[in-house]
Amino acid sequence: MNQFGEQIKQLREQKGLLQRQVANQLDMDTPMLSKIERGERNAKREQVTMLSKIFNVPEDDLLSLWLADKVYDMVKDEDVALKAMEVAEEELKTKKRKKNK
Amino acid sequence: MNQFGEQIKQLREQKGLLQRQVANQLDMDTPMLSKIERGERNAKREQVTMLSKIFNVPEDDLLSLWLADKVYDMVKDEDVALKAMEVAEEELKTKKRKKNK
DNA sequence: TTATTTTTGCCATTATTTGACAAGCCAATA
DNA sequence: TATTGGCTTGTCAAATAATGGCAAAAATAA
Repeated sequence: MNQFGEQIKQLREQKGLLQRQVANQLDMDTPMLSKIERGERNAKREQVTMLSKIFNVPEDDLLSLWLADKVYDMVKDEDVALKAMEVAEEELKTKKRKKNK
Repeated sequence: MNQFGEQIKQLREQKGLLQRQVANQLDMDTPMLSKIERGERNAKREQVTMLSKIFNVPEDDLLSLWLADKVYDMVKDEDVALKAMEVAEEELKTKKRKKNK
């Protein structure tokens, strides 16, 4: 289970929709959506956008969870995970500053 | 350029080593090492370990930079990058807490 | 039970990564 | 200026990983 999957499953149930219905709108089959909900597969970037529209929630909210899961997956097995994330954040802030020069 | 590449290039020059010599120990050719130094290719996990031995520096230091670069690459194009990293950090701290139960 | 929904497992196809090589560039120096 | 040594660039085939789709099992509801 990951945060993104849990969230879209919850949203889907909240709206009383079946996997079949949501999967249809995303142009995929139910097994695929099932896997995404359980974090066995990753949604693609555009599918996150579509899901935010389907459920009528801010795209950034879903995007944050989706990205966070991918990051988490990448670092979870390393002892230096937290330190690495801090380094990455620093780099991010630095480059961002340049961008908005 | 990325942080890991810059660091190992600097270490290599500090020790007065040629790409050829370091590449040899890593069992790769110089073009490959050149690309890693310039951030065009990623080193593999085990190669980070070997580099820390070759240069006699703490493995965690290199690992942090190496991981941070990968994370940065993954998030750099998204507006929600920072928020996503915060979410991932939270998740990390939570799961870690469970691990050390 | 029967019907419906969700999950699991597998496989072919596609995309990405990797390692290797040849050739190019640049600086030092003979 | 010709040569040498170190580094970089570009390309490509092979290996590896990601993706999409289907069939069938499992779970849930009627």
